Amino acid sequence: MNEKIIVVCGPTATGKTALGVALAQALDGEVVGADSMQVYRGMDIGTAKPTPAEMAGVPHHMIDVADPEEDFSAARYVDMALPIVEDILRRGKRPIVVGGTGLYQDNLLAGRQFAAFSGQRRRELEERRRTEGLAALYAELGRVDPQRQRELHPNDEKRILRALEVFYETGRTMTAYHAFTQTQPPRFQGVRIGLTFARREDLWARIDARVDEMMAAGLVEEVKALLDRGVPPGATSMQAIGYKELAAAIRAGGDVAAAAEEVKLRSRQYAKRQLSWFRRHRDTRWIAWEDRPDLSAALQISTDFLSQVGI
RNA sequence: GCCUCUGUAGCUCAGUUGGUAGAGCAGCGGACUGAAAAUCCGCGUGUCGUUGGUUCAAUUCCGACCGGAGGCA
Repeated sequence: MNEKIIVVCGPTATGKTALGVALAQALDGEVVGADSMQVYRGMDIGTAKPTPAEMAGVPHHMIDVADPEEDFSAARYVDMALPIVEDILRRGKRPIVVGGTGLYQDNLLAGRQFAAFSGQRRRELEERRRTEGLAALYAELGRVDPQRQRELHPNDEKRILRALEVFYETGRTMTAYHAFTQTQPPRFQGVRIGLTFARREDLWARIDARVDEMMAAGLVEEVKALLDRGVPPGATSMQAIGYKELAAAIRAGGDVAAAAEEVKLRSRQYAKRQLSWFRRHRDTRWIAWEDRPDLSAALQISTDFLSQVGI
């Protein structure tokens, strides 16, 4: 066990999709998406979801597996994707994990499930956060799980609530849960190939150009279609960059072109966060574009690297 | 041409009764164990338009010049 799994990672708009397909073709593989927004049906243009032509006959998994009204999550991702990866291996094919969502990738490779609860407790905690304030909940966490409290900043609302939720649902602390998962050996060994640009301004230019392309391809119509079918503003899918900004502009009857500029800004900031995440894996084989992505060069570098590590 | 206002961080601006300056946004870095395209944290990056003068000391006061805005002609 503990097979090596190829992962193509990197910030947005660096060519992950194309390299994933090329590797799958070269290695008799199938692509397993690791993207928190490409899972939603009907969100194609703004998530840069691979088109049938771009897939080029290579099977793709974990794309279009949820409706935009549903709340997808890292937990559901691992639950669905882990059996898919194991099935691909069983069939003698090579799974290639491709995407920009580091949390999904890492937990898939670890084979780590998340504790899943009803949501009732979460709603109670959110209500208490409104009435009692976050500081009170932070203090409460200090009594229940002091280790976890020390790890979290007093403003880190999501994680404070989550830590309390885990404790009240299970009677065990998040600290204990972490300690347990760390004793579990990783399910797979990740072999990571990272795509990026050598210069930050080139990455920005690529992002800007792609947002322009999305607008030209009809992103506004795609967002309108989601609004028309009643996807609520609070849905997880509507947190997606490109969708939340345009939806707000459309609802306000406002300036869609200005919203597109906002999308470019948020995408650049997102790319920086992705880099911050992916840089944690020090054994990643990075390919840094000097100017524009070069697929054939990337494929050559990747296959050389993979043969070095025994793939 | 004259008059008034104005020039401080990448942008929008505050400020120093003379002791070389700080906010927001942008940017950079980091974190991340059911929302992760989410969320959270840290960091000021500067010929204070230029050039003379006054002064122990000028971004600050005075002059000239350059740029911008407005007004009168």
